[in-house]
Amino acid sequence: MELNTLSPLLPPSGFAFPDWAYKPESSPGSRQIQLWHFILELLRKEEYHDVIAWQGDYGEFVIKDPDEVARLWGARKCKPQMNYDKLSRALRYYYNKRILHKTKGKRFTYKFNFNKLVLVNYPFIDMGTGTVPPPVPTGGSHFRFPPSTPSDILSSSEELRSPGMFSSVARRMARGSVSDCSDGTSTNSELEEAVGAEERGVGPDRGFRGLLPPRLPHDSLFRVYVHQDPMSPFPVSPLPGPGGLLAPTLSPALSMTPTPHLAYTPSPSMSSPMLGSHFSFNPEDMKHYLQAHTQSVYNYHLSPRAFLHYPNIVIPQPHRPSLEKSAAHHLHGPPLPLLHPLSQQQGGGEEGQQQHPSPFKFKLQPPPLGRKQRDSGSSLAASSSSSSSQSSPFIGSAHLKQRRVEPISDIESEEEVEVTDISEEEELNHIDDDEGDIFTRTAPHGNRIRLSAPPQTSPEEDPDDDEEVFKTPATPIGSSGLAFPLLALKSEPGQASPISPGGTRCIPLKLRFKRRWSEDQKMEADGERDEAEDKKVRADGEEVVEGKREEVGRRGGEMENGGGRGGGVILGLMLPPPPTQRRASSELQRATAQLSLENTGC
DNA sequence: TCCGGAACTC
DNA sequence: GAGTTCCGGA
Repeated sequence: MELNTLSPLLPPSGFAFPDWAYKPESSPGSRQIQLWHFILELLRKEEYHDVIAWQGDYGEFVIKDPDEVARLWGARKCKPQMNYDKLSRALRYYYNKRILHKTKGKRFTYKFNFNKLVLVNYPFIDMGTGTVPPPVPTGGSHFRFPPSTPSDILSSSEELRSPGMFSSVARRMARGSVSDCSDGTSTNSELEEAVGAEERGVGPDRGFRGLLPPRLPHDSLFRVYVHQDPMSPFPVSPLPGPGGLLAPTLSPALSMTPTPHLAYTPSPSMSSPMLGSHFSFNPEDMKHYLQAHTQSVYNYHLSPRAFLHYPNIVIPQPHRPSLEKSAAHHLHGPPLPLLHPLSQQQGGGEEGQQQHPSPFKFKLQPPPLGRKQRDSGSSLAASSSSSSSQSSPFIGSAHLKQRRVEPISDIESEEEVEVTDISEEEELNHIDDDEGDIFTRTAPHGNRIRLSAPPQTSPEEDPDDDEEVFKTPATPIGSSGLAFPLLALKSEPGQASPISPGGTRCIPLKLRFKRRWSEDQKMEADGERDEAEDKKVRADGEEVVEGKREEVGRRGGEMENGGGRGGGVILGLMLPPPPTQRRASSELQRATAQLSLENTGC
């Protein structure tokens, strides 16, 4: 993996893209080159720099000769009637996908949103992870922060050359067929030839162009490499970080969490604090930066995998006593690897044994290490491994019933391990819990019902994104009319095999409840706010946020008063609320379930 | 110049 | 699904 090799073909203001970004055939889901691929192709070719070129901000490019670009595009697609009007329509089509957006006030100037661009085309990188969808409008809802491994924190050029820049899986998935439209005038062959030549010449290890965004020095002393998830096809984030430098946009939290240290906008664009005028690469700034990021990780429930590793810099931890231990563990140098949950599971929960890399190419992640595991071992491993192996979409078992294991984060994992099982007939013989968040009960029909709390989804998450992530049981549980596990739990606590009490540390219920609510509300509010920004109706958005807050607060109040809106009927028994309401209700239910469990456990 | 809806093709 | 084509509107 060579992350910072500069290519002569790259624009001075170059950007780091993985190979696939330039490869016209690497557009899964499409048999033809996609426009954004083509744009990138043009952008990386010097001969087209008078036609289209990078400009200004990170990811921003200007079409200097719209007609020529349109002509090239038309030639590429065998559409001689192509013109800029049509081309721009296609570009506008990317707005909705958030692959691209217009730079306002600048003619023919657009800006890539690589974050979404990656995710749109590689949604599989999110599969099986279910990491808390970051409340970011730029596709962060898909992308997750890969955990680091020792080799992921790279600080030397040697280390940058670890093999497998893009796994064969990724490549296979990334490649489609190339449209054959060569009429001799097409730019197709030319561009692809160049691409192919580079591909052949450098090999699979070179996934990123060693490009640096504007205002980033090539020889930056400090490189913060994105943690790699062994599950991810990307050894490093495919996001166009500067030659593997951490692309701050990768952190949705960061991009949304203003800090006094960093000047950046919460825009869904590629706006980057790294590129901000206030940022430099001196250790002090990096410390601030990372601290801000760390805070953001906390603020947004992001996995500690999102923590940035920065050698030899100790990040002051946000004051959050319950997390300090693990945070320090992750952040203090020399950076200790954050381990993949799989490894954690296989290691039996012993941190000292977590170095084993996962042998699996694709496998749903079992829940991250929870307190219980840390304390008492690997009981969860058995259940999670069995469930995850069965539920892996890549395994394709007939057993698979839309169940996804959703490790949220280590923060969340202390309280939540998301396992949603909507299978009625599936037997779950061994389901242990992590602080009672996964538990089973025996329903009246004898099936074992796995109960779980819904994931923390962000309102910002694309509706189609979370659609499949969490589903309540398809049918009511048993004859008691229990429409929601919580009710079953509440009404039949004796039948449940709820919490394995051993090792469960009790946090004051009220405290947990409060904390959960405040965090949830913050997430929701932030998500709404960004959505509002995205829609460019800031003012209205704020109103919505406020409205939401009020609503949530109101519901929270009702909850705390021990009832729902159904005249004291426990939530879930009532008619299904509208989607947004349902989500909030789910939160309430989860919280309530948790409280119940904790009451039982404590 | 830009936007986005709608119908349409591949 | 990913544009393409057309078009009315800002």
